[in-house]
Amino acid sequence: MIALVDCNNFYASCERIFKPHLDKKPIAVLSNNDGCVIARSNESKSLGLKMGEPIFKKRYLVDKHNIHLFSSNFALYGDISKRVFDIVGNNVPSYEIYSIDEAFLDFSGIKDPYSYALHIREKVKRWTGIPISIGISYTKTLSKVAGYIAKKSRNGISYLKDKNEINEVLRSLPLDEIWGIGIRYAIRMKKYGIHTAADLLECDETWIRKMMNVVGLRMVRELKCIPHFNLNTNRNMKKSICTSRSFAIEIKEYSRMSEYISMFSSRCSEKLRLEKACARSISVFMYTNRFKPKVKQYSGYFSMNFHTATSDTIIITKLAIKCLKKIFRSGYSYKKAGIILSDIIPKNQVQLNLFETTDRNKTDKLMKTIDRVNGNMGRDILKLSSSGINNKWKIGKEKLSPCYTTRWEDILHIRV
DNA sequence: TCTGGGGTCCTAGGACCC
DNA sequence: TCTGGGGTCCTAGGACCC
Repeated sequence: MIALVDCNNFYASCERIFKPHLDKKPIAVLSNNDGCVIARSNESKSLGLKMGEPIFKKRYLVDKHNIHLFSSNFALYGDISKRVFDIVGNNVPSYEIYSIDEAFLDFSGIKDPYSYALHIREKVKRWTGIPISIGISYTKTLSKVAGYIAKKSRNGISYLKDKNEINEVLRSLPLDEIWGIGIRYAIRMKKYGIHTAADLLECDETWIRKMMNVVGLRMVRELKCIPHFNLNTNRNMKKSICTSRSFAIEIKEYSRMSEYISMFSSRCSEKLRLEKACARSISVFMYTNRFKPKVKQYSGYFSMNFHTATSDTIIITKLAIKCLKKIFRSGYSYKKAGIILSDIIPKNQVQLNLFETTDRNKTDKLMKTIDRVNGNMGRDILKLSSSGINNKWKIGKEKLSPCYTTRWEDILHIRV
């Protein structure tokens, strides 16, 4: 048996922990630049606020119902997530953290899965304030189905064990609620008269494979209780690491863009070092605002390889700037840019180059020092001058909540 | 006026090899 | 008049997830 733990309205719930007076009030969390809705409380959902919707289109709704808006505070959400899964993990033999708000638990050998899930749910709520729902069934895909049912249930738990019960659930499960069926597949399938999960199970497997390739086929078989996706309990090394941003104010000049690319490189290299890994290849991309079809559009993308896999900010930044020079065209207004590090390997498996001229031990120490100083004293206390001297990230976060759990100055004060 | 960020996997097709 | 068979590697693009 596999259990799926899913934090309800996660980002919204995180904000609510520290603002209990917003209980039962509609709230929503916005993406960077306070652009799109990326999380909603149940109250906001029932008011018709959609996921991913640009908030400026819904101003009237926000004003009319006094929806409380928050800028995204990932330091807070990341920390709360860790606390939730520490608790959850302590209650099962093994588990896989699937995303910031979801984990699959190994529930094999648990005598009464339903009561046990209830117990975990109450503990998490009491210790962190985060409401979770838990779906339990035979495969990962079915546990996602159970999770969907759990969210609608009274006590947040669903245990799908009986085959007849599963079939009944699948008969009323809309296609696009299935894990692995997105908007494209759903539209394509509906053309063939397939509207529910049960419809899908009646299709010929060769046909399924042709339509949705092998991943889709595995998913369908999982719905038939045949496991194909194992619990992945050891955290794999990332295969690519990306740092990208949309700009609140579009960028025209090369000099500004190169400062941003340099900043992205620093941030991305830090993430890479945190993974204890090195990258062999880097890509830089940038594009104009696709929502303004009347202005000249352009998008550029360019990749290069390092002589030797590296996590050195200086080397990475230099190559990023080289890539940038290949794709930058003046005369355009750029809305978004970013860098991707890929071909990632563990640091201790780097194949050294016979003609290496840099002293890796020395630069290693330098990077460690930079990371330690910035870790203790604040981001970008030490940085490359190529990322600009007076630059603040031009990212709108007007409604940012404090980092209650990760920054000393932001800890709540209580007067007794 | 205003539209996010960060990932994964698979496949077809081109280029190449003998 | 007639033009094989078997393989690898890489990349772009398409799908998905949260």
